[in-house]
Amino acid sequence: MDARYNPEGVEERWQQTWETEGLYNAEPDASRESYVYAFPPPNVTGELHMGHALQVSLGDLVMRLKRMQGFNVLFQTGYDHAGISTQAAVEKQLEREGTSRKELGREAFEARVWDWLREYGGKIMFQFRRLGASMDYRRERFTMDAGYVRAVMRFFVHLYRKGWIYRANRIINWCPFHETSLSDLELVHVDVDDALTTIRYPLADGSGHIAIATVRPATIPADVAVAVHPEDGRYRDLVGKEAIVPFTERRVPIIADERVEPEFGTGALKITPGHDPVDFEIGRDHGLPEPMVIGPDGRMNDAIPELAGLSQDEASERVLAWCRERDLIEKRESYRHSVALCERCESRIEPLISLQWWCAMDELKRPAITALRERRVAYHPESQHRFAIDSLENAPDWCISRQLWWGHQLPIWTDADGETYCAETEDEARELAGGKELKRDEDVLDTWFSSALWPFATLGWPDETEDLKSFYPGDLQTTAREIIRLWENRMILSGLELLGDVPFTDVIIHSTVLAPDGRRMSKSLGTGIDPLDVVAEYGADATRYGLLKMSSTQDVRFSHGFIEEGRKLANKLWNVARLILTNAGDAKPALEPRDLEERWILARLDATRAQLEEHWDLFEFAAGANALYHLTFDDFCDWYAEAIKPRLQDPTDRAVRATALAALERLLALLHPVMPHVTEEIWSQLPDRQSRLIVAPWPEPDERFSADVQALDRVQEAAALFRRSGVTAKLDGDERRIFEAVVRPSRVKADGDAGAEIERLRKEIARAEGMLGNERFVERAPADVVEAEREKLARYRRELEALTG
RNA sequence: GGGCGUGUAGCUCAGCGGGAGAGCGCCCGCUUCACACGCGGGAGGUCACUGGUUCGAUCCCAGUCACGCCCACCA
Repeated sequence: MDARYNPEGVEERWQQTWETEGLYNAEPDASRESYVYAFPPPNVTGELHMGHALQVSLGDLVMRLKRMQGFNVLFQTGYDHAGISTQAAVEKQLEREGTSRKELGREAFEARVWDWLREYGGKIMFQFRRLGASMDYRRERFTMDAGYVRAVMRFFVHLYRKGWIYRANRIINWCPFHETSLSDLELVHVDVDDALTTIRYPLADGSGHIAIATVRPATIPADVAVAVHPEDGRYRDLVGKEAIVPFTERRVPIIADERVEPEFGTGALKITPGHDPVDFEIGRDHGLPEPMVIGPDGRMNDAIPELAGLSQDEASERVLAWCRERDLIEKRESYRHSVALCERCESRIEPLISLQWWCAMDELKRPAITALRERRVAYHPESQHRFAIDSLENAPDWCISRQLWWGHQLPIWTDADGETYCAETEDEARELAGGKELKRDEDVLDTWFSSALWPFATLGWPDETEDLKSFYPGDLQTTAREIIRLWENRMILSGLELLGDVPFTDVIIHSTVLAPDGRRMSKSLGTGIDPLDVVAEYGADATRYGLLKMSSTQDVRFSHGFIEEGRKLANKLWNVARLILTNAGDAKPALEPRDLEERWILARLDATRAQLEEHWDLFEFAAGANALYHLTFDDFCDWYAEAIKPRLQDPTDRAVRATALAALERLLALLHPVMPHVTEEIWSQLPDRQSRLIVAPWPEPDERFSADVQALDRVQEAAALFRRSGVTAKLDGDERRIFEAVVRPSRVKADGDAGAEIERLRKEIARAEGMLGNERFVERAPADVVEAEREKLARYRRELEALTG
């Protein structure tokens, strides 16, 4: 028999078995408490990355634990239509085919996206299964399936009727490539080197000029004012006068506004409400006009005939040339600043004024803030909880319309007179309109608008389904830090608004897995590592274990070392199980502990169970994985299995074999949430199986053995002493027998150095005596600390005596 | 500019008020009948720096230096 555990085939077999036997299935059940986790639906365009695999590892751990603990578990799965990302991916494909979405037209384009989804949609579910995610795959949902669309429409109409949805002409982030608006949260910022040009604007009364600095001379023709800080002594006399904008030679007012930073540039700011967010605000407050010179394609529009159709760079050159001829350029210097890019295509964002739909947040977010303050939802760790509250408190109104073709089209219709109607369906809208001919708004909703409904739209809302009654509110959510504002907070507020309760009670913010070199894992940088490659090499169990060990700090570099550790653990477990099973003979698992090492391992198993519950209740996954590693290697294999081995091979000693089987059962149960496949595989070979391990009960606390946790301390001390010094301590009975079985002098070359050990002990004794001789330590340190120090001193003295005879 | 976080063994990371830890790597000894993906032993750390609190600080507090992430309207 191969001495190595090979997860290949074993894992896939169990994944299939669990699913076909319906063990992942969740059904409403009033008699049991439910535990619900709606896994964040990945973008349908993508494949799972390491972050998803980490999320599956810790989420599935919790689900398997809760399932064993008797909860009615629902692990919801599905994927997201991911508006802009999907549209971008399909557009790229069209580009390769030499066509474009505009050439195809909207209907044909949407059909292409659906084709695309059919081709790639199953991949994500395959990856979930391969990681061992115990999701109810029958319940797979898509954020644009028919039922989901109804939920999204209902939510929109609900908000509309509350008066929280409105249309406004405001400055927004515009992606000139996708030709759509974007929320602030869909941008990335990068530092770029630009030229900062200082240009003199002549004063209208001929008394001089005022200099302003700009990185975008192309926007000068859209200037409507020059602003200075009200306290700025240099310009106080100019406020109220007029300046002449270069190139267009229009007269504009010089105004005072506190938002101008006197320290920057010349302290004077040109106001371009059409193309800058700050200027827009200032312009609105001062009642200024809002001309625009840049169009939706990012090129100059025809507002200024001489510049029409030019790129911004070309337009800048024209404007600068005009200024140069008139000696209006004071200086030009290089300047590094941060600019906003579209996170999908990295085009430079154009701030433009545009008519968009907005969702007012003030009323909507209030109950969510209260729920977070009252900890009806808790983010872990605590620092992220505070961040979540801050983010909600500062959440501005939400621009929810996008000028895309892929997504949930807004349920807004307009009649010939421009009157708008909001209803869930076109029929209802027509009824509202008294049968008039209607045209539907072409915009679609921000993809996060539908994501916000995930915890209950997946349960059948807006219908009052049995699922909803049984499984709402849910329990768990997990996410990366940057998603808190986009998604978790919005799920909380939508749940409170529509169902009157929070959708979950705990949100785990997990670490980001970085590439081994510390950079972000990214396909374009070539630093990505595909979780399925890791699974293929090490197995899903080892991968899950390794990722759990990487889940505990903010950012972790991906390290194969942790996965290796997982593979070693699976292998060790497999082999010790082989030892017990091949010697089991006719024994059946039964708790019949007689001897020291048997009571001891049962106590250790129970102590570890308690430790695991403690760690996992606090979502400390790495610590739990660590405890399992040492339980298996140190306690179970190195001590317990070695101690019973001589008797295990004795066919007449049925009790020791029965207890070994029972101890192995418990070990498997504790390991199952982390390593489901190898544990189920071994479990299936135990005699007298009643059920699958996945639905076996989690071990109950067992008082009988708790006193025996330290039972082997003396033997372990004796072993350490022997290995270091070659001296055998005096032991009797069970202790002597275990010592000989485990330490087996024949296996250990007793080349220890008694002299070095004596020296070490003398040093320790001197240290302990020093501490206990310090009156202030004895008086002020906690009693148990002092007592522990006394015990140590006594032990060192005993050991020294044993060595020196 | 604001917020969060990190600096511990060659590497990746635990620990976080009372004797410096794990895995990998390295050195030495073992084919031993569950496992060489193993067993036993070992080398290797002024726990970033400076102050403070404490009987006692890697751990708590303040500051410094480095690094990372998120957010932000200095044109």
